[in-house]
Amino acid sequence: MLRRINAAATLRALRGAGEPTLTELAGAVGLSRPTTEGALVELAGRGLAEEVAPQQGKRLGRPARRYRFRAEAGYALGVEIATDRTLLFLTDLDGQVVSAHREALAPDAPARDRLAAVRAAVRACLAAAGIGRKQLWAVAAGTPGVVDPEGTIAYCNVVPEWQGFELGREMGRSFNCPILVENDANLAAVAERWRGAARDVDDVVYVLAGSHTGAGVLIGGRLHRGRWGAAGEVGVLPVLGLRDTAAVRERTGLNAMAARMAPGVAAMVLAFDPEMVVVGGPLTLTGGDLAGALARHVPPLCLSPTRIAPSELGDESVALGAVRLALDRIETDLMRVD
Amino acid sequence: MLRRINAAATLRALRGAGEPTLTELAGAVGLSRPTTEGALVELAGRGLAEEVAPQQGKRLGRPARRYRFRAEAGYALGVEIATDRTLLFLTDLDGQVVSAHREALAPDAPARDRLAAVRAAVRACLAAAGIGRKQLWAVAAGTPGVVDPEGTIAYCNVVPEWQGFELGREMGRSFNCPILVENDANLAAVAERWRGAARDVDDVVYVLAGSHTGAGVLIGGRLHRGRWGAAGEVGVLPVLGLRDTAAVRERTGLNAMAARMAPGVAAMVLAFDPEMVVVGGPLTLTGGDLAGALARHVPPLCLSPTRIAPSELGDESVALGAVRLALDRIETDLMRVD
DNA sequence: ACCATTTATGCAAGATCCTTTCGAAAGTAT
DNA sequence: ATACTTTCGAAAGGATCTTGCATAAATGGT
Repeated sequence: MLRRINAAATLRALRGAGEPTLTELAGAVGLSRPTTEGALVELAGRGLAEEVAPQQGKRLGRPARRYRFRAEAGYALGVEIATDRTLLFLTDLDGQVVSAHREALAPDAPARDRLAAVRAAVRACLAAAGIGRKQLWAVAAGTPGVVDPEGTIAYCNVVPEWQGFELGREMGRSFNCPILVENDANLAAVAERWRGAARDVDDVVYVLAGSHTGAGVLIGGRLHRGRWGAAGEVGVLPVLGLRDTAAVRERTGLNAMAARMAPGVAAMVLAFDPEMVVVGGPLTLTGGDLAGALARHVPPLCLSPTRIAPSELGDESVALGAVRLALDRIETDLMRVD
Repeated sequence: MLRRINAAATLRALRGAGEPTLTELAGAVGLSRPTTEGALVELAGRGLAEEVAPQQGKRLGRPARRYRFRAEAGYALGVEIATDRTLLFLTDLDGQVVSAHREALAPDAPARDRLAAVRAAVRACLAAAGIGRKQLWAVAAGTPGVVDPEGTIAYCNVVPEWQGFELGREMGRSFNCPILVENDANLAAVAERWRGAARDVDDVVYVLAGSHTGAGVLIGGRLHRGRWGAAGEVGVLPVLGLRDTAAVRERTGLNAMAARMAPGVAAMVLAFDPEMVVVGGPLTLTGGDLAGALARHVPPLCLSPTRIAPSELGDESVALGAVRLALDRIETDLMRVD
């Protein structure tokens, strides 16, 4: 049982370093060399670590054995199921994308047909990379609407067919690994923190500007879902100006829309007091600087100097966030010691 | 180092049980009896555990030695510094109140004078219980206004004298233990979860109805302060009806005030999606069922079936929350194993 | 080409800590 | 008073981590 702790600590250090020497690794973990070696043997047995050829360095002394994390030991799949299309990313354990797939989806098709299209896309994505289902260690899916803890779409106004659909359960039948289902704005927030505009920021609100405007929230670096998975839906209050945002834009233009949205965004900023707000979603993809406009209209309504910045991941943020969610699940499973 | 883990695990089990037998304790921790005994010796050396007389039970066999957690090994002090009065609770490590103290405060006095009055109250509270400063393991203070992470009052509109005061640093000079400073609504939320209306609820919004209305937020059982300590201040937005609540009540009555407040409370419910909302603060102490009125006006504006209930701790919630915060700090310090 | 130097390896001895085991002790029931 | 039950205390045994040291494999100078 102490071995487990050591193995987990060694794994963590191994992932942090590139291709460390055994001695380097032992120093980083804080254990003795023989103990670290024992942990590495165990990790190698689980396929997570591997010895690599010594570097051809000009350094003095006997060449050190080097080890590396086997990122190809398993794969994570992230799926965005948007209104009118699906986007998939397949990555290794280091988050390196090995395959991507994009496919159109009929918004008004029955839920079963939409699911069938997603399943076909998954097959294509796996086949393109030559990865089998058994190599998948976790799958996450993002979708509009309120997702309850069991992965059922509790509420969804943009895709009426979708409401009440047991997405988590249905997708679970295709895979033999953990399946996670999450709201799209939540995943976008996760993605922007991972490799987008909110890198290294722990408290983030992601504003997803679409036909209606929702939000995803990260607190202390962790997703905040709320008791019923409905966190961030201040847009439900008509006075806050987050409803029918797309329609408003067509009539009045971007700046007026931003002014109308400002109270809604400010309400979230005041409620959460995040370090930054990331603005993304369909309405930001068709040109115009919505983040800049909000950066003018929102701060006067707030107390704290919250930064407001545009998304850096565009229409890939939800699928990337799904990948990150799956990877997080894999990592907690790997690091667990009971 | 494994000993530390064992000692921490044993301490946790000892606190959970009442006066357990050595065998019971070993079973609960999952360690062998000799190991558990060794951990207990270490805990006894630190003053945290103690052997007690065997029970006079009619049970068969040799009487078992019993141990108990020494709650009197240290004490926690919680201080509410409200606008016009200060309230202190001194408790042992189990949270049992051993001394309480209440004293009036001049709202318009200079900050230094207010601090001096608090210091005098602390002296009186400690003297009444016969506890020395060295026995204090943590102190927490609650105050209106936005408190920054260093314990400075960043913003406070109800006590203008207070703004900019380095409360944490000033109080630190009186004590030789960790000092925590926190917003009053945040502490009230903590208290209601500890021994009030939100027992065992992990996601709570506490609405503090006063001259203005603020809120404290618990997410996953932990306090959510926000990046600048200003979380929960949606009342800043005029459209949400949380400003000048006390004045509105005088003019229009409780029910109309509740109707006016409803959008503000709903905004927080929609933002956080908490399991329940606890309603407290000065406006709830003078009669009238504000929580009931809000329970009629807020849910129609929301998505989730969030419960709305009145505070059970009345005007003691802030000071009790301060005690709980101090105890939490003590516990994390005790359980830390590096 | 050979030897000193440097650095890492691999094995063995030593130390620590946890668990198992077993006889003795201290009560209750008959 | 004797039998039974349960716990205690100490000693033996096992697992794992650390330390220490001789050996191996490279570089660099003579």
